[in-house]
Amino acid sequence: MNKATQDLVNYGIRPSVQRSLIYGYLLEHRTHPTVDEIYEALCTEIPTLSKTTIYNTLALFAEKGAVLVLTFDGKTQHFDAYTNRHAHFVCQCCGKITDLPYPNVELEEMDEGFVLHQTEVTHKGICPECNSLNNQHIL
Amino acid sequence: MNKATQDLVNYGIRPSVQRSLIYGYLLEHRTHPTVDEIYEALCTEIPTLSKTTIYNTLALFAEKGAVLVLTFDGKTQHFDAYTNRHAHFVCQCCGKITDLPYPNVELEEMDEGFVLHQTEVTHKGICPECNSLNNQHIL
DNA sequence: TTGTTATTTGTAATAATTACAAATTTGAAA
DNA sequence: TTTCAAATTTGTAATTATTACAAATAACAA
Repeated sequence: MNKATQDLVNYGIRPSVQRSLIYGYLLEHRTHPTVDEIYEALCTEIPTLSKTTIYNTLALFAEKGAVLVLTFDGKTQHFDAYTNRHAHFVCQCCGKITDLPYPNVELEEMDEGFVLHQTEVTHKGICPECNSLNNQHIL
Repeated sequence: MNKATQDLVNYGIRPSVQRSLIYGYLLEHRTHPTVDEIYEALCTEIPTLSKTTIYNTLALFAEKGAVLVLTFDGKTQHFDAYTNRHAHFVCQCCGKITDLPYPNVELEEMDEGFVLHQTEVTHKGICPECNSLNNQHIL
């Protein structure tokens, strides 16, 4: 049993061929892929693969806590199989999402009644690649 | 000249009737409205109002820095005319977005090449209303 | 008043996602 | 092994939010 399949079992998810491949793809590609990217990557391996399956599968993963759903651009869902707490850097130029260490956050007092589950930290700016391309352009 | 109109001028935005009303609505409704909510609220006042106008207008506002665009649910854009730095609390039950004070964030060192523009802090959990409803239900 | 530009509007297109039912696969029990 | 029920996958159609685009309207300066 490979790591992807074992992980799914640990999350209480029955591992079908499709589920293991999708989860395995996320484990190997830490670029926060979209449904389309996963589909394009796997449709040769599973020629009958349907996008609906990917949507269903990722919704199940998210429900079971196996993946995080990230929607920074407000259009497309990105998926992250690395569920340890971390921050994200979103490039405002190319849209790429990079994992960064989670900073120390000193919470302000919060109104009674709020039940806090998690605090997400998202950095926005220009990534090194876009930055260097941009500098070359200026020179 | 009312506050909404004055603000727009300060942001370098030419204040049309539609623009002033849309911005005024955002100033008065600090609930992070969506395009649909703005449309429903203003279409009696401006019977010819078009959603396209609202989209155009809000895109212009965002470009000029007059509003923030928030897309926590990955589906619908929410707009915030309060542009001072603050954190958000998103209720995982009802979806409501609440403004909260910005916490102190001690940034980790970041790779050379990253240009950081801003760091967004988003709390997720259950809001006081949903929390109390839920408790009543349990009792 | 006229002509030019900016703004608004309505319609049609696009993109991502979801609903749903049929088809297929799986796994347990006989 | 066969059978049956449940789970899973699939394809199509519908939905939702958003954008593209061109025509209509409004604003504004000469």
